[in-house]
Formats: sequence, C-alpha cells, structure tokens
Amino acid sequence: MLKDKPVIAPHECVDCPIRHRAVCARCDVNELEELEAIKYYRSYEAGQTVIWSGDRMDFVGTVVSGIGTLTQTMEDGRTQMVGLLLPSDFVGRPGRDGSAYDVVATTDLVMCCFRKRPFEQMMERTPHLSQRLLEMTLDELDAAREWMLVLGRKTAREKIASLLSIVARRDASLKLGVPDGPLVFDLPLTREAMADYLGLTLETVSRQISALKRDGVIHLEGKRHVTIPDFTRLMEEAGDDSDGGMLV
Amino acid sequence: MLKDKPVIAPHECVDCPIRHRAVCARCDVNELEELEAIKYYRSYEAGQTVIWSGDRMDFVGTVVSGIGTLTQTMEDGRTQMVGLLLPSDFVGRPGRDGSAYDVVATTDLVMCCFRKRPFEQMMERTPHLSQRLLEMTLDELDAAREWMLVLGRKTAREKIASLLSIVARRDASLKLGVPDGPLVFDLPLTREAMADYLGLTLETVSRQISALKRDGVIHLEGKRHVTIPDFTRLMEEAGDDSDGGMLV
DNA sequence: CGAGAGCCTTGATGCAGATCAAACGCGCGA
DNA sequence: TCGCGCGTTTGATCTGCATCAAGGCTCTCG
Repeated sequence: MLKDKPVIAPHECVDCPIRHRAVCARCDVNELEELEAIKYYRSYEAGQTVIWSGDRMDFVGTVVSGIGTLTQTMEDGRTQMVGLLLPSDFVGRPGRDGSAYDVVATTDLVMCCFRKRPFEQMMERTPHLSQRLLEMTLDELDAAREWMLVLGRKTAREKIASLLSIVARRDASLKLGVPDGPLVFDLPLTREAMADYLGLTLETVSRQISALKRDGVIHLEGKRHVTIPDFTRLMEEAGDDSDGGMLV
Repeated sequence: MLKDKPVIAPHECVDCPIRHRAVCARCDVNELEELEAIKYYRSYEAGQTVIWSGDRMDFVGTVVSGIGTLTQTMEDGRTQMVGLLLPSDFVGRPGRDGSAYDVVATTDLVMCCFRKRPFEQMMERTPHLSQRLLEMTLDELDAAREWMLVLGRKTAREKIASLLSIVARRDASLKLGVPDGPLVFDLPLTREAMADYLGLTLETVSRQISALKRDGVIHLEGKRHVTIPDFTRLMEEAGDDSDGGMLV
C-alpha cells in the first residue's frame, strides 16, 4: 500500500491523528494532504475545560503539548479521573456525537484537531484508518482495565507506585531514550489530581509519597521533580509481577 | 449499501460478530455467507477458563448463552473482574495476538467463534466491519471508565446498587421488553464474583445486599432471584444522576 | 520586603469496610 | 434419610484510609 510513495518519518508526522507513541509508518502522502486540509490547532489554558461531558464534539485530535485529563463527576462533587492525556494521545470518538466525560486541561495544552465530519468520511474510504483507530482504542481499553485493578484491589502505597511507574514509562517513551540509569521526570499532576486518579484523598497521596521517599523508592526535588533510582523496585512496590519493560 | 439486498432481521443474525445488543442492520448477505465459512461453536463448562491472560487467541466471537467474566489477578491472589460477558457480547481483539485478561466461564457458556486470521482479512476488505468494531470497542471503553468511577469513588452500598442496575438493564434489553412494572431477573453471579467485580469482600457484598433488601430497594427469592420494585429508587441508591433510561 | 494565595505536609481522630470466626441452609450423593 | 460441602449470612473486632485541623513552603503581586 505504501509502494511508490515516499514514507513519512515519524518525526515529520507529529500531528497525525493515528500516530501512536510516535509510530506512524502507515501514513501515505495523499492521506496526509487530505488531513492537512481539515486540520487546525487549538490551545487551552491550565484549568480550562476543553469539553464538558455530554457536549457535542465536532473534532477529533491529538495532544501536541501539555497535560489533560478525562474526568467523571457525581452530582455531590465526587470526581474520578478516568484517563490521562499526554502528548501524542488521541482525543475523540469517531462515530459518536458527544463526549462521555469532561476533558480538562491540567497544564496549558495544545491540540492538533481535525474536523470530525470529514475525518469520518475519510475513515469510510480508508480502511486502515479505522483499523488503526480500533487498535488505539483497544490499547485504551487495556489501560482502563488495568487501572480497574489498581482502583479495586491495590493499597494506597501500591496505587501511588503504579501511577509513578506509568508516568515514568510514558515520559521515557516520549523521550525515545532507553534510560539505563535512574529515571528522572516531572510529575505533571497536583496531589489533588493524583488523588482523583487513584480514588484516594490528597492527604493520603501526600503521606504515601512521603513514605516512598523515606524508604528510598523515589527521590524528590521540590514537589514535582522525581527521580527513580531503581525502576524494578518501584514495580515491586506497585505490586506488578512482570517487569512490564520500557517497551510500551 | 444495503440496496437491492434482503436485509437480515436481527433475530436471524444471532451469531453475527458485529451484532451489538441485537442490532445488526448493516449485515448484508455476502458477508454473512463469508462469515459462515469461518464460523464454529465452542462450549465451556461452568468454572472453566476459556483463555488465560497472555495466551494466544486464534478466534474472535460472541457469547451465545451463559455468563463469562474477564478478570485480572495479582501474584498474591487478589483478583479484579474487569468485564462481564453476557449473551451478545463480543470477545476478542482483532489485530492483537494474545488475550490481556483471563476469560472465565461463570456458568456453562456457548460461544460462536470466527477464525481470527480470515476474520481480520475480511476487516481489511470491509470498512464497515472495522468501523462497527470500533464503535463496539468505544462502548466497552465507556463502560470500563464508568466502572472506574464505581471502583474509585462509590461506597459499598452504591457499588451493589450500580451492579444490580447494570445487570437489570442488560437483562431487560435482552428480553427486548420495555418493562413498565417491577424488573425481575436472576443474578448470574455468586457473592464472591460480585465482590471481585466491585473491589469488595464477599462478606461486605452479602451485608449490603441484606441492607438493600431490608430497606425495600430490592426483593430476593432464594439467593439469586431478584425483583426491583422501583428502578428509579435503585438508580438513586447507585448515586447516578441521570435516569440512564432502559435504552442501552 | 511583606501579605496573601495555592499547594503541600503532618498530626489527631473516626469510621467504612476488611478480617476472623461461627453457624445457617440447601442441594446432592450415599 | 442422613451427612457433607459449598455458598451465604451474621457477628465481633481490627485497620487503612478518610476526615478534620493546623501549619509550612513558595511564588506572585503590591
């Protein structure tokens, strides 16, 4: 299918909606040009709500920079974060009209958007587009279900370790580096946001982070800058058996 | 696309892999015949494991009868159910080799299977197949994320009410009836299975069911036969705002 | 430089649900 | 028919996390 056409290298294809973690070998030039025609950028300030649950969504897109969250809220104010949006993550529900959750910009956020209707029309003509989206959605489903285990069965300490290991992994894969030594990254969430992700209170989050620091599992400079001297140790703390690798 | 072809009524299409809750207007005869060629049935006994997490899966399929669960287990034995498989539910991960979770038959289970490789080849030729699968996967993702709210933020009583309302809804939609009066159905899960779904212990499940019974929210005959006199009341107990309807 | 606002940490106390333990009820096979 | 086993119920106690409360750190703005 790519025969006779120049292949676009991943880094030339930052905005591609079916890019996933910087892998996008399947794009060909025609599609990119077609996508270009329906593409635009939007930016949001920290704290701004990108879409309210139930609102009509007229675009799909990918996060270019910044951090966003998908959250659900009960009338009495209890909230649960159901997804974390990091650069390269896809946002949107092709074939669906409204959003199912609030999408909130946690930091300043830039999105590369594609008008939804023409995008869906492209999907009908381009089987590998919907297949790729299916794969991405299956990945999200796996992640959501893995998180169900975290929420349902893990202790507070294990929850924190699980979150740290996920963020560390995502951060490392974005840097495209295979870090041999300690992992270093900035935690993009407040204690409250972490609590909402983990089904805890912010006080418990704070206490458990202090405990992990005290026990040498992590080091902290300031409140955000994390270094993980031994990733295997962190995985053990998270209660994960397989090393999970840095592969994904 | 359906022009000039006889449309298959839902009830004639019980095994269709892209059937979803008995709606399958998009099938046309050619595809059904092609599917027929790669179709076979399998049955499993209660308690039998259909697929182990990580195992190679060489089919996709739909549940024809019986109840199954998707579960994840930690080395120390803690388990979390991440999905419930009721008749008409799709099982499988087109484009993926292995299963991400254990699939367990909770009751005797009959599946209508399709060989995976030819099915995937069909997907490449048939855009609406992968689009339909994408829609179904988005539905599963929504359900998983809704369950994250249940696991992370609801009390034990709310969790039980949430589970009952989901099973009641699914049961009603399978019967194709729009029940005006009280809902009556059989609970297809043991207390332990419910506990694994809800992130609780079986003792807590038992106590909360007793409490809901005592408060008149539900009635029980034996341990399994449930009647719900007032569905709205149950929804309130579940902490759900919108009535949610019987629509899905 | 000081005041205030956010965000975070830490301490004291309370409670929902886990854990440990015992007994019930029902179906089934001898 | 009895006795056994499995799933369930119920009680007593324990504990991890929530809740309530008080400061601390750091950045910004006057």
